[in-house]
Amino acid sequence: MRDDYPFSIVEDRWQKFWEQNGTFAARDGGARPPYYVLDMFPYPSGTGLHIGHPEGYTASDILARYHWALGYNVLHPMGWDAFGLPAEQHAVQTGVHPAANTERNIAKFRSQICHLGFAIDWRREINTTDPAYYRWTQWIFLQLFRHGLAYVDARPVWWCPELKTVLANEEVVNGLSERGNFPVERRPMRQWILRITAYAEQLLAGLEDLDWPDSTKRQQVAWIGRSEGMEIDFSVAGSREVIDVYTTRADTLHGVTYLVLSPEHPALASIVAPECAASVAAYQKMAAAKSDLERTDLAKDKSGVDTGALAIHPLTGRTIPVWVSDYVLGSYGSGAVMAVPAHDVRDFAFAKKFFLPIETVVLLPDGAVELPHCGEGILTNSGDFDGMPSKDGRVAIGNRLQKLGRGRPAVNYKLRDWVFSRQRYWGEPVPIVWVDGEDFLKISCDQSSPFAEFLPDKPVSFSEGGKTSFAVPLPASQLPLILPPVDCYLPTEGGESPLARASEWLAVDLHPASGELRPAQGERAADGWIRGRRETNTMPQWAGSCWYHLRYLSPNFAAGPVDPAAEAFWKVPNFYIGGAEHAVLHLLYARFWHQFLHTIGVVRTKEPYPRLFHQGLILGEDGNKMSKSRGNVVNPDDVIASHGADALRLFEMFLGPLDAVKPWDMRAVGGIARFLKKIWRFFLNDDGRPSAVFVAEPCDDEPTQRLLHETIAIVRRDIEQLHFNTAISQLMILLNHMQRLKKIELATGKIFLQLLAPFAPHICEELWHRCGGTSSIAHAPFPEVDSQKMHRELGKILVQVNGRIRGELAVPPDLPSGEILRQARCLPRVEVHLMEREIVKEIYVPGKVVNFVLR
RNA sequence: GUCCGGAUGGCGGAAUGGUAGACGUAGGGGACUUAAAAUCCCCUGACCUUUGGGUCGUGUGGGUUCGAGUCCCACUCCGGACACCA
Repeated sequence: MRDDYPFSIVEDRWQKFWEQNGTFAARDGGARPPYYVLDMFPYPSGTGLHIGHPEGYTASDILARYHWALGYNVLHPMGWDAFGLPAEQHAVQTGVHPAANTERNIAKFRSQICHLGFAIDWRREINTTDPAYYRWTQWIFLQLFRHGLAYVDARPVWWCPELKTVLANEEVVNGLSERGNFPVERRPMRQWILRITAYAEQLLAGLEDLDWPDSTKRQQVAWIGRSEGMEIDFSVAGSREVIDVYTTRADTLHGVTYLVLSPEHPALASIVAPECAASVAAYQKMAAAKSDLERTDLAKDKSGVDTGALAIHPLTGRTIPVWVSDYVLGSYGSGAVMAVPAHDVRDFAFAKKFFLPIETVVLLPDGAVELPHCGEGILTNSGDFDGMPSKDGRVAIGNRLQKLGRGRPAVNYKLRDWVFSRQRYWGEPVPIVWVDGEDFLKISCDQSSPFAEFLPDKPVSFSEGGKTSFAVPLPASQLPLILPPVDCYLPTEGGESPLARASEWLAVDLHPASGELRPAQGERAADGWIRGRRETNTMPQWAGSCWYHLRYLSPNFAAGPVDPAAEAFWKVPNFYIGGAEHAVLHLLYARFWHQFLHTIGVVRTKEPYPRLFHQGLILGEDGNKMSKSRGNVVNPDDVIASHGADALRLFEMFLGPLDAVKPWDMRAVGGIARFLKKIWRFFLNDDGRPSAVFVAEPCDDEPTQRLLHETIAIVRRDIEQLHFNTAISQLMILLNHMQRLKKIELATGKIFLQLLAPFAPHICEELWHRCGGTSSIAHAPFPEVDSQKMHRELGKILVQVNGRIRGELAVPPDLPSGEILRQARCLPRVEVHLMEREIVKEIYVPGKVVNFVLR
């Protein structure tokens, strides 16, 4: 009775070996070319690793190990995106500082990841909640502030009464909070906002050269939402007010039968007719109270009221009514639209409901009328422009408006500025102190004050309750601004973050001349000091992940976010892998920060992630998404315990294409474990020494060598194309072949181990050493293809009659085509057909196929 | 609604326009065994068959081609993203 493969002993041994020997330590320099492979770092949740994590991590690990074997200097790091709501909610419930819980979760994640045997350089581990890390997150924020890209504004933001916090647009899904699905409402609040729209053009342009999934690029293009059109002025009869609308369809201008303003439009109050004032005010109030859900989903039936005002058409001089409706967004364009019901579905629906006139000005290309017709066509009822194709009309009418001074070309984006503050505890504190106007002058007039270090050209101020405060950035020497201890992790009643509870921290005295800060002392600041109140907002979880790819390059660098020398060497990840759920938010924010850091000279690259890949979801065995409530969750720890880490890694890669959504299959895991067991028994005798089938000198027959080199070629190609499932099946084919041999070269067996090692590193390392390997298999040069060995004496030619296979020929590659056709005609199953009917055409594709086309 | 992706045996999936179903699972049969497990070998898309083979077969219907799972057009279903952005 032979022992089965003792995977837990073997895996434990090599995990320790790699760690102790620094096998996968990346070096910041040297002759080997750099290869940087990055995983989206995890949020260390309390529930531990789920089965999806090892999928992406194994893929990146295969690439890391493959490149080590190709002679690269590989950087494959890991870290923790550890700020965030769950740790804070835990703190609210238990009163324990979120750092303690976070640390425990990280320890669990680290241990679980280590048990998968990844070639990670753990000396570079980073943690976004570590003050040594968030010091530089704060520093980058201050740079954004310094360059006018961070500002404050009281604006209606999404307020979630349940979470007691403000949410960003993208955290609100269908009027519910993304986390927890709680209802949200609009509430004006002072917010820090990043001017990402200043980078809209760059963010769009930069996409072009990225090697990213098309769908992800498309999502970003759609999110940025650039459009070109015209701004057109409509004056209001009996008023000096001018309503400026944005349209991409200036060609339909003659079809405008009314204007619509958003309920938030600033001109409303001044233009509304007295008899309509009450109903407009009521409508505005109703719209303000509506949640996003109500304003979008339920608004399929459009609502609105007449303002009683009349606008004047800029070309025809006709007067048209002005309505207000919440189907017009206040935050896009100018918050007002010209309604062309004949050629816009929304305007059409609105006009039908409120019996507003509909005027056709674009005919279908064949002259027919269809309503609403939103595509291109021929202009009609458009005065001088009749008969023009709508595309040309767009330009012509645009030009006419410009000449009249009633319009100008305009570009609009769907992208909004990024609401960057959160009223939470467990995030990076915003390193800002608020002072009053008089005190602010003492700083802004003294360029030598340390507090002037990050002062923008235009001061950032905020007025509330008749009092204006000015934002003073902390000097870099005051970073990190560490989270103060608090007694309670709940936001204040007023919606301020728990930091507002840290009263001793909150009030500070600043010394403009020296740059010193100290807790406020006394009723008023002492001479030479300024009294200030600290900013209580913290940064969103996205902040830390906007630049972590840079921190791995020099995790301990103390003079900046990244050591310029390390940045020059590693640049950016050659390969970045993570879930498609980050297609827009993280990947857009990180590109924004990276582009900004490029602008200010911190990095020399313009884009952070030149090559991106999304691994697919792994579903439960029932084909549904894994969830506790369905009871179909597979725990990676259990799989490692029962089958080993190599089996888990191999299985997740064998399951199907890396980017596909695929269901788990426990029985197939058993199949992979069998594959490993077969390898073990093939390589070793009962005594644990190399099997007797191995011989030192060359002895392989031609088919064996051919299969070996075909396998080398396929595994290399498949790893490069991320087709890991087919690489593994090819290795199974090779093993099945080798098992049938009486004897085999030891070198062949070792090549097999090298080919498999990136996928199943533990067993390969063990067998490699038992077969005489002295240093790690990870650094043994990857096997090369010998194309001579793949050469065949005879080529196979398929023979078809009318496209159906009727036989095959084995011929020397240089045999003339005439001879091949002659032999093909003589094949018995071909001959039968040729006797009955005459040949119309003979096709010979060299080296592949012969086809006789019969009448 | 708009945009994108997909549909191949019982199941996961392979197939540079050239032998569809590699590899793995599951199933059937056999060997070994007192037995079971483990392991090894053979078979396994459907139908017909004189056992040589033949016909059909990659969601549906058309098309291009000597030849289509693969390319084109239309449709059905499934999945994903966006969703009043003027």
